[in-house]
Parts: sequence; C-alpha cells; structure tokens
Amino acid sequence: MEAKNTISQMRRGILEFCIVSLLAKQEIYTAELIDSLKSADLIVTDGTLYPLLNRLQKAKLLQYRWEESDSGPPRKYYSLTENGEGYLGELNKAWQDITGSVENILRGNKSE
Amino acid sequence: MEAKNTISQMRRGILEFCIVSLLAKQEIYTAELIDSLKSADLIVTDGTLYPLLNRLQKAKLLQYRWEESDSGPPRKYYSLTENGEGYLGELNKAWQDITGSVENILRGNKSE
DNA sequence: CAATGTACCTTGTTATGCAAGGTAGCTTGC
DNA sequence: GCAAGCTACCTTGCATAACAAGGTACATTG
Repeated sequence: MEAKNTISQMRRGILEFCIVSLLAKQEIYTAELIDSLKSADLIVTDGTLYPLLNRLQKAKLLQYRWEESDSGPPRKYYSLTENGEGYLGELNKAWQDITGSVENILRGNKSE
Repeated sequence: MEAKNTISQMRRGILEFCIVSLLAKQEIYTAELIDSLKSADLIVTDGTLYPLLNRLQKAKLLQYRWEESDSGPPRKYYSLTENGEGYLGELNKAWQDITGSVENILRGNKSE
C-alpha cells in the first residue's frame, strides 16, 4: 500500500549491483538475467534492463558478443570488462557499508 | 568515480527506512536526524530531508509538535503515528527480503 | 536595531525504474 | 514461399526522489 513506492526505491541501485554480480560469474543474455533475478525474488522488466545494460556497456564496464540461437533471433551475451571487475569491487564495498550503516541505525549505535 | 551515482542510488529508499527506524525510538528534529544519520555514515542534506519528512507526514505516517529552543527558533519534533509503526514493520520486512535476495545472488543460489 | 545563527521550506536539475509500444530476425505451418 | 507467431532487442514518456542552491523567518547578542 503506502510502502510500495519506497520498496521499489530500495531496490534501485541494488539492482545494478546484482546484475554486475551475476555477470561476474558467467556470460548471460537479457532473458536469462531476468530469470536469475526473478529466482532471487528481484522482479525486473526488460524495459528496465536494456537501458541499464546499454549504459554500463557505454561506460566500458560490460562487453558483449552475439551468439546465434536454436530457437529465434541472435542474442547478446554480456560479460564484465576488466574495468567492470574493479567496479564490482566498489559496489561490493558500498553494499557492505550500507548494510553496516543500516545495522548501526537499527541497533541504535548512536554517538550521543 | 563511475560508481558514485549508483552508490547514491543504493541509498534511495533505504534512507527512508533509516529515518522511520530512528523516529520509532524517539522524538527528534531535523538537525538531530542529520547528525544521527551522519554518525551511521549515511550523509544527507536538509534539502533531502524536509521534503521527505513532509511527504511522510502528509501520508499520516509521521506527526510532529513544535517545541521552543533555548538557542534559536522553535523546532519541529517528529515521531511515528500508529500508521507509521505499521509502515515500519513493512519496511523492515522489505529490507530483510532485499538483503536476502542480494545474498542469494552473491552466493549463486540460482535455480538452474 | 543590525548582525549572526538556527531552523524550516521551495525550486530546478538530474537520474532512473517502469509501462507501453515498436522493430527485426527466426521458425513453423500451410 | 509466405503468413503468423515467437523471441530478442530497443525507445519513448512518465513519475519519483535525492540533491544543490537559494530563500524566509525567528531568536539571540552586541
């Protein structure tokens, strides 16, 4: 109800982190990416993913190659570039910082 | 560098969760809120907070009362409404869901 | 009564998730 | 060999929100 918008907000940015993490493990194309995210209970549509992947690719964090399919048009298989690996490191650290901050707040570790 | 935008994206929504959590513990006004968030390493400016607090208050999740100060103009002390308590429960659950999803992805618990 | 400081608020910019709609390649059935 | 349907990729328009910058008002202090 009230929380819906905020909860999708919570997922922003985290989504990119998850995608980069998944791509660090294996080459993957968009539909598979959506399935992987869905099995981790992060719902996304392709209208969200394509712009995001293009953005990361233009930033040289991702690369892709075309691969033909047995059952339809060719697919773009994405993977991390070397820059992307470093970027993943930054995101990992940021994620740990954020979960740490949230835990501090929930536990009430205030400096007063 | 590259990660800056995404890292602020990560904090979106989480910020609101942290604020509601802090307000669940005690009445507090904006400057104190900023200090509390800062000691948990979540940097925010008042240009972010005022609109957010007003939005939550209009949604009847927060209430406030004026209190005079010894050293300046009066302050708005915010606290959770009853609805706000329920909302905090929703946000707590959402946060747990999200951290769970991220852990699944990082660990590679995919259903394939 | 001017200067300073504190507190609250608004406006404009930018980023991005998402829904909806569009293009094109490939297969299947006739 | 072509129409229909599926799969994959991409774009446009909208709504939301963090943030910087700038503004108003009240209180204290010299």
